[in-house]
Amino acid sequence: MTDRPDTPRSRRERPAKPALTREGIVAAAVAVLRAEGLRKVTMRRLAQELDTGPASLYVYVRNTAELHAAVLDELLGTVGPAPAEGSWRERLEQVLTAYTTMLFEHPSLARSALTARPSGPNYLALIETLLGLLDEGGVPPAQAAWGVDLLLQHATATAAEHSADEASEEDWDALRRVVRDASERTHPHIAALGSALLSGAPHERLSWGLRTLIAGIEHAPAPD
Amino acid sequence: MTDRPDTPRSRRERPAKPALTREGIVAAAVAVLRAEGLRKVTMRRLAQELDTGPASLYVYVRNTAELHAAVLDELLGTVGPAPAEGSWRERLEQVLTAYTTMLFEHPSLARSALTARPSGPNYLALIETLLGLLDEGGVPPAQAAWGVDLLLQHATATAAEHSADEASEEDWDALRRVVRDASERTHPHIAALGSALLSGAPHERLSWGLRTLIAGIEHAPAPD
DNA sequence: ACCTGAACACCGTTCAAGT
DNA sequence: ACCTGAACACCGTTCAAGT
Repeated sequence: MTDRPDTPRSRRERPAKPALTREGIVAAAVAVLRAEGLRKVTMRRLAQELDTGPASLYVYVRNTAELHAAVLDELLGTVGPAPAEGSWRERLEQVLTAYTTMLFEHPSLARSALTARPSGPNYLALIETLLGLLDEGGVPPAQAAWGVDLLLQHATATAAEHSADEASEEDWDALRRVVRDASERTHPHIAALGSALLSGAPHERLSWGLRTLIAGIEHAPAPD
Repeated sequence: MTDRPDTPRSRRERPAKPALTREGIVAAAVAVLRAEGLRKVTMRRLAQELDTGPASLYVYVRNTAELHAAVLDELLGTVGPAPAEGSWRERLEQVLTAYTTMLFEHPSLARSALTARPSGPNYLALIETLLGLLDEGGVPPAQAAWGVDLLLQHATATAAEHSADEASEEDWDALRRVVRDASERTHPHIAALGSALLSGAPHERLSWGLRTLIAGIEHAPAPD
């Protein structure tokens, strides 16, 4: 019998090829997201990262969309709970701002969040927090239920819009040009507003949008 | 010298290969969208449709995103102007509902509209209409300018969410399950609301959302 | 049961070369 | 100038076959 010297060569080549698990896959996905963006979070790339073939991942993940949803829930864990200080309105705005700030760093993830409804534990915790704050503000349950969706939709869509795919900067330029050149005769309101239409930094827009939404929810008609 | 008999065979095989123009490309794109959805509106597929190679399209269209934006503006032409009857609020809701209804038929287009700011003539006309209605309702210009974006964002995001990629139906099921099973202890507000959280047909949600947004814009703080 | 090599059916975009 | 063949560098997903 030999003593146990080094582990065999093949097991040392890479830093301990981890067993394939759902958690391992999601962790690798988060790492790739942080390093290179969601565009690179592909089945093939992850397989490469985990030293296997793409087919193997399908044992743990139904498809790419589900993978992206899992990544989102993971990052949702970093958003944290509501702050202790301030009015319910302020705290509501702060939680949603924290959520959006996280998504601003990964706008492509926001885009996928708009379509792939997450259902992970962190998402659930976020909804619970938001409902609690609306309840504290005396918003009737029916309005609160739909209001939460409206608030999250705005936050998510705002982050998604800032998906700075180089190209989209040109879209903005084009829109600015076209607004600037709008004829007073055919587009009087646009001409009158001019650059006010496109003014405001993203976080100002977000903040205004959230406050406007909250005001709306307070004054909202009850759902039919 | 020969007389000119039939056009040569190669020019009759297909029904008059149209000259390559931007309009022709966009028209083909709309046709493919209608027949098979945005997923098939690819450079390669369009090239095939137009009897050329994909590289040729890049003379007229910068990239796939720009192509999709052009398709959107094209479809925006079918939305039509504001109705003549009703209060400004009702007409505003009707215009936005017509916009959303169009996008509901092409949810993937809605998704792309969220990121690729359109700047075509039909989009501009829509903004002008919306600004006109808000002005009619006495909404101050600064609120109206940002409000229009909020309204369009909600309409667009609502359509995008219903991107019924088969898979996303499973997402909804998962979310419903998780909400139903939410513990009263850890998630009291979710447990209390239960299925109310996910109730409502899409058009009810849209309508409530729009009315809530309009109410919010009327009560909104002025932008900072 | 879990895993995978190989294949199928695609993509966007660029570029050198042609007309 | 306009157009394009061919290539580069990728994708997601399935399935038969292996352990």
